[in-house]
Amino acid sequence: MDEHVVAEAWRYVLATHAKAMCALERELGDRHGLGPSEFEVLDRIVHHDRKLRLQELCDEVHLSQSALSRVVARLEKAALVSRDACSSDRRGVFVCITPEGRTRHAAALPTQRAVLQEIFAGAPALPGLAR
Amino acid sequence: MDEHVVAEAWRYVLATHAKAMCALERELGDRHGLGPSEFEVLDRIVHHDRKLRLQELCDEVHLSQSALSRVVARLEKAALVSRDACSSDRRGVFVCITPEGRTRHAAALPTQRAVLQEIFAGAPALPGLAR
DNA sequence: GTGCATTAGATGCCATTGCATGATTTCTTG
DNA sequence: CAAGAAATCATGCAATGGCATCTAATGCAC
Repeated sequence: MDEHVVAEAWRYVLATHAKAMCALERELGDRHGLGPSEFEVLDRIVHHDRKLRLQELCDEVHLSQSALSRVVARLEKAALVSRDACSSDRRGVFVCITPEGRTRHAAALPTQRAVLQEIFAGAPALPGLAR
Repeated sequence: MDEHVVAEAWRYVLATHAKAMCALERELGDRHGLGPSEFEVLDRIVHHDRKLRLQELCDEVHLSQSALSRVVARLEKAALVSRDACSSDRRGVFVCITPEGRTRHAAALPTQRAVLQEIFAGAPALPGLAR
C-alpha cells in the first residue's frame, strides 16, 4: 500500500482517537462519573444482555487482562456490577450488571453517542464506510 | 450521520489504534529503545528540519503540554535532543535534535513504517482514503 | 490418583499521562 | 514605570495501564 496513504490513515486514527477519548473522558466523567473504560465494560455487558466471564470481556475491550480486572473492581466498588462465582469452573468469575449499573449505563449512553456523533460528523471520517 | 455508521467507525478507530500502538510500542521499544511518543517527537523535528519550540511540538503531537515536557526530558537524558534557550523569549525552549537523535530516528523509521504498513494492509483500513 | 503443565483471575511494581499548580518572563493597561 | 494579566515551561500528584508474577483451580499424562 502506498506509504503516503498509510501515513495519512495513521494520522487520522491518531487524531480521531485522541479527540474522541479526550471528549469522552470529559463528558462521561463530568456528567456520569464514568471513565471510558468503565462505560465500555458496562456497554458490552448490556449489549450481550447476560453475565459474562472476565475473559469474554477481555476479548471485546482493548485492555489487558490486568487492566480489565481493575476496571471491574472499580465498577464493583461503585456497585454497578457484581462479581459472581462460576459454578462450573471455580477459577472463573462472572461479571453481572446491577440495576444501578443499567441505570447509569442508560443515562450515559446518549452522552457517548452525542460525543461520537459530534466527532465523526465534524470530519467526514470514514468515507469508505460512511454509506 | 447514521448512528450505526458512527459506532462502526468508532470501533474501527479503537481497534486500529490499539493494535498499532501496541505493535509500535513493542517494535520501537525492543528494536530501538524508543517509545511511540519519543519517536513521534523525533519524527516531527526531523520533518520540520529545524529546532522547534516546545509549544510548536505541542500542536503536532497528541500529548498534553506536561506530557510533552517529560518526553523531551527523557529524550534529552538519552542525548537524542538538546534543550536550548530561546534568546528572543526567555520563557521559551527550543528542542534541537542531536546527530545521535537523527541516527536513531533514521534507524527507527523503517520499523515504524513497516508496522503501520502491516496494520493497514491487513485490513483495508480507510477505503475512502485508500486510493 | 499423583504430578506437571495450563488457565483464570488478582496484585505488586513501574512507566506514562493529564490536571492543577508553580516559577519565570513577557505583555498590557493606565 | 508599576501592577496585574497572560504565556511558557516544569513539577507534584493521582489515575490508569501493561508486564511479570502469584494463587487457585483445572486438565492431562502416566
